[in-house]
Amino acid sequence: MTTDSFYDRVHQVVRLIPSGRITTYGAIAAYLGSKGSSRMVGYAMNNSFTAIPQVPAHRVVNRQGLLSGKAHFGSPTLMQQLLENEGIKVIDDKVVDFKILFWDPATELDF
DNA sequence: GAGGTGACTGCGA
DNA sequence: CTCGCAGCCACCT
Repeated sequence: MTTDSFYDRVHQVVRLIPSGRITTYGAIAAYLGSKGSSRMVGYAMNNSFTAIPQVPAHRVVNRQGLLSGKAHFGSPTLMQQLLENEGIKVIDDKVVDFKILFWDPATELDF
């Protein structure tokens, strides 16, 4: 099953992100219990494309609301396209009203 | 078994 | 204000 991996933990949390919302690596890391392991979240995303079902990684941005992972999509603009498709406005590779669209698993899931 | 990597974050100068 | 450095932890070779 291999679902015991830290990867799948992140994948599942990201999949729980509602459409039109976004979250941060630190929020996911903190939700998993390790706030300092924000890098692990990004590292997990590296497998997100191979994960099934695929993970809406475009809904995950850095602490600044910047599309830090856009470079890992098929195209550097693909991530922005997907976000705009969700109704999220992106300017200069940055999410508008990021703090308003911010979806914190630790708060929304209230765990 | 050990080393290197990484889609981040926070703090210091 | 902008730039740089160190910490963090799991996965991969």
